[in-house]
Amino acid sequence: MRNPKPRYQQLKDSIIARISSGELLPTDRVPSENELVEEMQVSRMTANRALRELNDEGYVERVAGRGTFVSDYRSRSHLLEVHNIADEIERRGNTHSSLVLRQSKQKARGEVAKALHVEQGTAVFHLLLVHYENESPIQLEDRHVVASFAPGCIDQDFTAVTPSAYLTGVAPLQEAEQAVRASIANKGIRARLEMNDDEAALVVIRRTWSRGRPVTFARLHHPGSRYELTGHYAPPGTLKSTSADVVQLENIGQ
Amino acid sequence: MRNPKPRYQQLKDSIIARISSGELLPTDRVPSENELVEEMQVSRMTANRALRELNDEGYVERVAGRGTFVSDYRSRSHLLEVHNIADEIERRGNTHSSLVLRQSKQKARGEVAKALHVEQGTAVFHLLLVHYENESPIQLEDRHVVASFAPGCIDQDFTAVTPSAYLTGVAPLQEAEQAVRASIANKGIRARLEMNDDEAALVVIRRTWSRGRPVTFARLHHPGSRYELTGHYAPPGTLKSTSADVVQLENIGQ
DNA sequence: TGGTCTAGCCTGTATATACAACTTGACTGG
DNA sequence: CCAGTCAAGTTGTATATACAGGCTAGACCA
Repeated sequence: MRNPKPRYQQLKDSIIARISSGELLPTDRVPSENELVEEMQVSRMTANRALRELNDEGYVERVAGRGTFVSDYRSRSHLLEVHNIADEIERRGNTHSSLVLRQSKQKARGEVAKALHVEQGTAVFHLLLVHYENESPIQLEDRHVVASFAPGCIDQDFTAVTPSAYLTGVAPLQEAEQAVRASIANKGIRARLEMNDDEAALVVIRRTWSRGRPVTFARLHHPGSRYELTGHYAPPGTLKSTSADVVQLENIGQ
Repeated sequence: MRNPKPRYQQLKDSIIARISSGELLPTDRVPSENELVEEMQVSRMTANRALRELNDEGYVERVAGRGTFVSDYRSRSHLLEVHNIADEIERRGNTHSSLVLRQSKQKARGEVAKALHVEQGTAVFHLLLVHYENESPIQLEDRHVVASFAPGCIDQDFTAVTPSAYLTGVAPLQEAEQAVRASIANKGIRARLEMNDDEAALVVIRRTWSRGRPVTFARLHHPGSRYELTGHYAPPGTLKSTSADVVQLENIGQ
């Protein structure tokens, strides 16, 4: 990094910084190419390249004739494929419902505090709910949320809006980390998911960040006989024949 | 598609076509910007945009002063994160070894023929091997390969080069599809993987394409207590603090 | 009031030009 | 023969300019 970064990259960085800091919020208007030309003393082609690449990378969305706008993270398909169990179920043409088992405020302890990078005793919300696909339990969601990110979490009706969708609204998703495991779930979980004793569980453990800090930590149990994660990976530009035997689904989200 | 595609996109398409058809092979030189200017009657900036985007998308690699070259798929990190159990194990600092249980030529039947989109009776290779991480079995690989894609498959020493790595060499990976499931493996698989009777298996079922046709179909069983899939998703440009509790691994490959 | 039209802004693309930095191979002088 | 130099080709960036096409608010007219 001895040489200074190219001009267009500096432009991109400065706009990304404004978005990350919260100065520019989703759906906010980003300075137009001509405004950047004046403000930043660059040619329009340079401003165009910066904004075009930010568009390609999913940070902003551009509309000819209207302008450039900070992406609403709900639809940032390039950056992070947003995943929501309710959307996924509806995409399959089935109906989603959920049952809230717990929705409480707690102090972070042990594993949870460590995962969320907060001090022991910090306020977190604990959510426990079962998601159903056509009356059949498909996911047990055990989630902790840093309270300061989602003050209204305790009053939210999570049968109407899933925690994932709610969180996406209050805390722009920037980064996600997940692990997928197979295990034998304990008796309580098996009962909630109506699993046989000899049925394995597919467990997704997911942590997401917003503004550089962990926001939520979730353990998602699924019945192994009724749930699978599927992904389809194709080079950009390759238009897929949407064949019936391909389910496109990126299991990423909060 | 009423309006003609923009010129730079036509350029990209024509180069992608040359790559997909095999006219241009990995490491081959792609016409330089100035050559494209003459051949295609465009300005250099247009040729530059086409090649630059192909570079961003992972189709080609550009080296200032040397030229533009078709990507070696082994390192196409943008397009498809190439995954190889041996590399993964070595990245963890452990040693990989494998045991070949079967390496035979067969006629495709039933599920296999269907998955590989070939007629019943078409020649396929069947591979069955166990991968070890430090003497501990970590993956049972049960794979079928369309014979016409990999004629030398039967003579290959798969303890030296994993099937995944070998296939990546002979059939440029273009597209991948995978499903992840949790299940209780049968007794034979449990024995090979030294799993307890009450241990779940993480099963990855993967199909990959080259030149528009399915090449290989694999079922990969892993012991649930010793293996997990982990992924980390961050917006491009966000430089990660490589913290110890984050394992970066995209489980994609052939 | 209500519909239409247009001016002005925006993005999208294309071109010509310029200079910098890197790589390679050939040439040249010792 | 070797080492240094240089020229040619390549990518990378930056600018000025031009035109096409989408969108919108406000002017204008019926």
